[in-house]
Amino acid sequence: MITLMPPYDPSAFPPFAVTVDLVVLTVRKHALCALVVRRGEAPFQGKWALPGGFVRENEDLSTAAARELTEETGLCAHTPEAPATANGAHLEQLATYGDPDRDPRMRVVSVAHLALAPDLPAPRAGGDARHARWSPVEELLGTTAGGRRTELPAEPLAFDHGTILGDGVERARSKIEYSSLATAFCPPEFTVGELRRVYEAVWGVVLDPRNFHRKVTGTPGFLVPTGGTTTRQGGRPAQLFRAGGATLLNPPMLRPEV
Amino acid sequence: MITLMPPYDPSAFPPFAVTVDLVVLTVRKHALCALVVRRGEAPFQGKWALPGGFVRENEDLSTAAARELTEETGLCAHTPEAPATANGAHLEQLATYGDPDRDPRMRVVSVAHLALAPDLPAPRAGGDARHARWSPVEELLGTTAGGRRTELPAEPLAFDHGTILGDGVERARSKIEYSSLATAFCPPEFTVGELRRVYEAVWGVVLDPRNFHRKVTGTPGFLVPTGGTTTRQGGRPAQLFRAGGATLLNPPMLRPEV
DNA sequence: ATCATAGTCGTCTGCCTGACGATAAACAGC
DNA sequence: GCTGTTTATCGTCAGGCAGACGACTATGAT
Repeated sequence: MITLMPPYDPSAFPPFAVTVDLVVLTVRKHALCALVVRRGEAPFQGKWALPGGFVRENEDLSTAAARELTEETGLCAHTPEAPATANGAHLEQLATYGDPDRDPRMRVVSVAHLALAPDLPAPRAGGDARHARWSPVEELLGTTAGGRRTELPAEPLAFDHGTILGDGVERARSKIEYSSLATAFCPPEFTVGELRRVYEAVWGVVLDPRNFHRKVTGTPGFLVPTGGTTTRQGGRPAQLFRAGGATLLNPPMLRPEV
Repeated sequence: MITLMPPYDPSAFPPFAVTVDLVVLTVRKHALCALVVRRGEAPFQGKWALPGGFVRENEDLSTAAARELTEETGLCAHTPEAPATANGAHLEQLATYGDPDRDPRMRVVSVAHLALAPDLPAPRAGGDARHARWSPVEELLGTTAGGRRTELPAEPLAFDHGTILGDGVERARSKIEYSSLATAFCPPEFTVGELRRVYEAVWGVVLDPRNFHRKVTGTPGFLVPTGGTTTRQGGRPAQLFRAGGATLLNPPMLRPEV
């Protein structure tokens, strides 16, 4: 049976613009960094902001986020549906921000997404390095590496993007505890030491290499050895691993207190 | 300095309707139940759906969710900002669903919220019990109590609300592991046994009363004794507790395997 | 050759958990 | 009043895991 179905009365609800904003995180030089772009127009002209853009007609939210990610970084998104590709990043929905006053121009609801990527050569936003860069999240948020607030950030992000970035960083910090997501910050093949440095950078702590090694190699499905070794970190050659199939770590990695 | 700021060009982006949908969960008769309402109009006329509605002009997303919650249940929302009130429920944002085809009438983006409430007298949606009711989530989702899929649900929910409900239930199941959120299912004063039955209902498992008692009373800040006792469950009188200030449980409650 | 750097394997101790025995305090029925 | 049933609460014990840390290995730099 086909039911006659009138479209919504446009006067029955206020119109919204819907955007996706991206919190793209990576680990560079032992620090957790986020991708920010320089705004070219008002409001907040000249300020740094999170990359993002409008959701298109006939485009899903995750599709829009993946498109923006590719446009800004050249990365392909790893979604739970799509298998891992070469130059890929983890992408998941973070939260939605819809304060009526968050954009002074009109009512904009932004569906923020979180992307975790391995260290990349250099950001490209139209190829202009002045318009996009990786910044340590401590600088952007005005926090210590552990996440505790110190002072206000020197250069606050545009709009409510500081809040969004903070939520994304907090999600990443907690999620690597109980999932294998930290491998998303690593290249396809990596060593236990490189993975440990990811945890140390994201959490802002120092971990015992011996206990860490025991933990990650002893968790079934977390890491699979590739057979190769590398000395790119100096010192004794280390075994190379790939991320195993396991996504949930049970029992979880424990973040040291204080 | 005041910068001239043109409004967005309305032709630059497609118009969206933004709604909030609610996954309201409670524990009744040893089963995890969700609030569903009967749809009065096409599409999906006569089907059960999650409560929800349009976000109003000048209304924040969390405000809209709290308003819908009060309209449907009479509950007040406990947000991290607002302190606990008498007839309150926990409310948090769940996720946002924006598939272009999720509503056949037009492009609708729905910001789903999750509410956890103690057992209530009876739902009221305009006072008509035929239009709102509590249904066990196993029936709505076609799963066993543990969460494993069995068969398709007898009466699938409208739109993508089955997906949203499943995500909300999964969020609740995992969140009571590492937070004190299970107390949101309990009245202001409750016993250890009542709290244990919440965990058993949400997880669909049977827990050892002695180990559970040791765990929850031994976690600092989880429970504070009120001094009173009750025998409303029968048997030996049990101590009454209130939820303590702690929100994160460290170490977490462990959900039994299999 | 020596040192510095990183990786890997073991040991020990303390804490937490799961399994489960035992006791306590109410109520129902005889 | 006595007995059985129900629920709450306290204890005990063994196994597993994490933190602290010693010891050894394999590379490159000086």
